[in-house]
Amino acid sequence: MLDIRLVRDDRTLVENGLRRRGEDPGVTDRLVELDELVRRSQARRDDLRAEVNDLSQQIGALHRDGRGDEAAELQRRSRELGDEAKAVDQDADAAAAELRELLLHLPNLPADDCPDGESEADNVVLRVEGPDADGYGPDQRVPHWELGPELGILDIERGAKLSGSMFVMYRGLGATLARALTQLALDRNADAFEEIRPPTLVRTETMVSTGQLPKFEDDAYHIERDDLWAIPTAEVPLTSLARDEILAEDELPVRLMAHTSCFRREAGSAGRDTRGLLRVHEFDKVEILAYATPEQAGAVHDELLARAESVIADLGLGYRILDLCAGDLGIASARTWDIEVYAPGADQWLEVSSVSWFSDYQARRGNLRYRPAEGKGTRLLHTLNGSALAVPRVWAALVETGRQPDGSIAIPELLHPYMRGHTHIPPHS
RNA sequence: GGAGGGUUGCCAGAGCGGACGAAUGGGGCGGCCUCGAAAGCCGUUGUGGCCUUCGGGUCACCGUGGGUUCGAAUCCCACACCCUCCGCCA
Repeated sequence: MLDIRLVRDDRTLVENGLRRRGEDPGVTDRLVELDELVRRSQARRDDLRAEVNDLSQQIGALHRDGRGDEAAELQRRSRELGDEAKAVDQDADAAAAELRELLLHLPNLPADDCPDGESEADNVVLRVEGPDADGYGPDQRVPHWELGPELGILDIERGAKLSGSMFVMYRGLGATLARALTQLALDRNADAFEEIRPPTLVRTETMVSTGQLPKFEDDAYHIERDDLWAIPTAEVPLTSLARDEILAEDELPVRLMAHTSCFRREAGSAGRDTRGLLRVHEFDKVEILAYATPEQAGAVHDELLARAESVIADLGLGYRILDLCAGDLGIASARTWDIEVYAPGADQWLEVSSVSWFSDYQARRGNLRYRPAEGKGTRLLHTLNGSALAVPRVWAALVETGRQPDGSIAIPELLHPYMRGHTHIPPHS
């Protein structure tokens, strides 16, 4: 959420930011108007309440002096003022609610160094690592949705039978590989990140803090009977850990990681790049996340990217790093770097990690603060996060990339300890 | 799912209609004392909004949301969460 005071004090800055994102900067008119209305009504209400408080104290004093019968006139005036205050308060509440609703739908402002651009096509490729798209042999050109079922490691049909399309089932060494990937990601970040195993079903407020609600309600699974939401990413519970809390500066940055299932309805995306594991409703992911001071945020952002990137590199996959343009940023993000792996069989670049800096946008929504070591008061935290490893797409790229001339799949060495000694997935017999 | 008890400041805990933003104790911070420390003594110690001539003023917050009242931490209603017991259960 943007700071309404920023809109008030530096409207041009806000409008320029919104324009860069392709949002209508015209909303600031209404924001400023509502802000003034809210403050005017609240000031009036507070004045009235001050008078009521004063009169009530006078009445109290009269009662103590045993002159309670002289209080009638004061009570009448106080009641009048109280009624008026109540009416004014309703106006203030209505305006404040509308203001908040508008602010909740408004995205974060892009960072100054976030590249300009309108859409995905304008994202900047920072670098490409490993073989490029032409550097793969014919054995590696079989898409995972073909070789997975063939090798008995991916059961798309059974997944659909159980839960519908875009739900998949891994089996045998395919399931082991999925588990190995999450273990690997957790273990290699355990040097600095506290491992969390959070709930995957959360309250509405929890989804609001990170930005999934209210704007993207259709993208999430909602359990109506209990009014709980299935998390689309561990970012949701991990960010909300510190909701309404005040951390000490000397404990920052706080680094957390979690392996969870992630649930996404993917409304509207049916039929489009949804084959196999390209896009699924439920998947496993290890998320790394940090709370930082504004001063620390830049270095932490670099660190998260380095960590997310190094797993992919060490797995021997070809990948590239994108700097998302302002128009392609997620609602809460000020700057995002994407890691995309190349899947030679599917012949596609697949987004496997989005490493984002949210400035104080999420912190303001969820009231995440810290107490500076120097000076007084509190400041909003900065939040950052990225996928350390998202299973399905990495799994797909690995299987396609690792395919050998005999049809077996070579498992990268660093996964061997997690694969009960298997170095290959045997070929179809 | 059923019955009962609870939720107050950093912590413990009092307050149950008016002088309560909140006793008291502990903790923290500053000071006195000391070579230094302990003990003791003194002072101080929440968050947020709005206004400000930057001195301050004012409002709100005692789980959350409503209500009663001139006035609510205190009374009423609903909900959430926690604890205990019963039931059920990995």
